[in-house]
Amino acid sequence: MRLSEYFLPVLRENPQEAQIVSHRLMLRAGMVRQSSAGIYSWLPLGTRVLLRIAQVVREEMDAAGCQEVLMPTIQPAELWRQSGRYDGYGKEMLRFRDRHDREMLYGPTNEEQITEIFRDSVKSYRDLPKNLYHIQWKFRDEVRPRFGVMRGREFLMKDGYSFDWDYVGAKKSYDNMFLAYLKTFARLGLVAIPMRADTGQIGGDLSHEFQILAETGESEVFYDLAFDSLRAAPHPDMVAELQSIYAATEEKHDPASCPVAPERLRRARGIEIGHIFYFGTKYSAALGAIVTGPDGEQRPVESGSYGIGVSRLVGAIIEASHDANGIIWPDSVAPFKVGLINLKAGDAACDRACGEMEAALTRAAVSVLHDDRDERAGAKFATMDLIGLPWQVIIGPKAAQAGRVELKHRKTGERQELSPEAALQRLAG
RNA sequence: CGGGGCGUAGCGCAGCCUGGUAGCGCAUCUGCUUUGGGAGCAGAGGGUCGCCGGUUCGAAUCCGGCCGCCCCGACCA
Repeated sequence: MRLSEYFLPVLRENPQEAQIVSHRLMLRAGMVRQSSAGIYSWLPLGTRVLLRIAQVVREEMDAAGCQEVLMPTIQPAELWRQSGRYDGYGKEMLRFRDRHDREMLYGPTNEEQITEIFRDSVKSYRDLPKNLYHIQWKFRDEVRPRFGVMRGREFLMKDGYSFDWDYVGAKKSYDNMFLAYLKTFARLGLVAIPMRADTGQIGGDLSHEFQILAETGESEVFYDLAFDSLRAAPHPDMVAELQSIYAATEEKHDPASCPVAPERLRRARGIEIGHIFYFGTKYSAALGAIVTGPDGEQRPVESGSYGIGVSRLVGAIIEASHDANGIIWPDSVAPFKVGLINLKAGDAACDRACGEMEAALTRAAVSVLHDDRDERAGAKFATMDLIGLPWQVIIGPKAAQAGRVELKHRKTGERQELSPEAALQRLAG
């Protein structure tokens, strides 16, 4: 992709509406534009990141045995009356009527919807377990949206739902998701701490929030310092171990009964990027999702729900990975892997070397954004650092003449000069 | 929802106190020069001063109402 043709409206200065670093950088890097409070349009660069994050989530869900579906954003109020949540949810739920005067709502979550689908088609324990998820836009009419896409009203969320015959199966599903979440966040380059959490509107009695630590985090969190050395690759054995180490959000943390010695207790701020719940038969009983067991007994299925804030992750990753010059994308979600900088557009040798490099990278299936604009070097460096692509290939007139290119790593700032072939080999790996 | 702040060109801001018909930087367009970390000079275009009403000969400026956005808190995932 050539930057001269790409829609990338970067801002040199911080818009005053944006206060925290991820919000500023997303606006400056031309990733999003605000439509109204807590509602955003995603521009090409932002969309690429959003979709890449969604793809990582999707791959890990599929690997964990879940199946993707796609449920509507708009739901009938009637469904929520059946679960008893229609009145309980309050003003956070966006409600309206269609032309037939039927009460509708823009879904803030989908427990009712998935349970209805499930109950209409599954009648036997033999069809269990099942775990269905979708990645869909949600709307919660927050009193006070803030922090850019991290606390928007409209947001993209992966929400999954498990169905089991009994508690033993449900807990197994829960732990399976627990592990899948550890893997997902690790792939996104994040260290997420699972914490005991409140079950809120969803209800239920077993719940973990996955939090990443950041000064701009919304909630205060407390945890055993054992989590500070948490770096090992996720493994099934870690589930029980991590669930046994103390970590809790402020609602769940009680200094009086906290089992962790004061000198081991860490206190920080966290951004919630995932939340899993076991809630048993809360919705299956209310909505009549009943299956018949091996002994002929009929019981409501045991369920849990599992959310990951996909659009929130875009901001959260930036909070966790940036410097004074801009964003530093982890490879797994970077909108392009390589930023190719032509330092002197119009110079025959430069143009040719850059054209060949772009073509070679594309052939090798390495995504590349080629800055072919007639701009000064400084502006190009600044833009490339701002948008945070992991690698920069820099080609100036002298290097082009000599058949050399410069390779710069955005994260470390390390540069080296090498042949185009050698650079290609490094980037294609 | 309580408290606070802000709305003036695409972005960042000044002007408002003390009314006289709008200005600066960046960005944009043209030309020349420049060319490895957001260039220089010269010129040009671009604004219902958030909206409605009031006061006044005259309102960006004073008064009233409304709307929007941001921050702190409460709330929430």
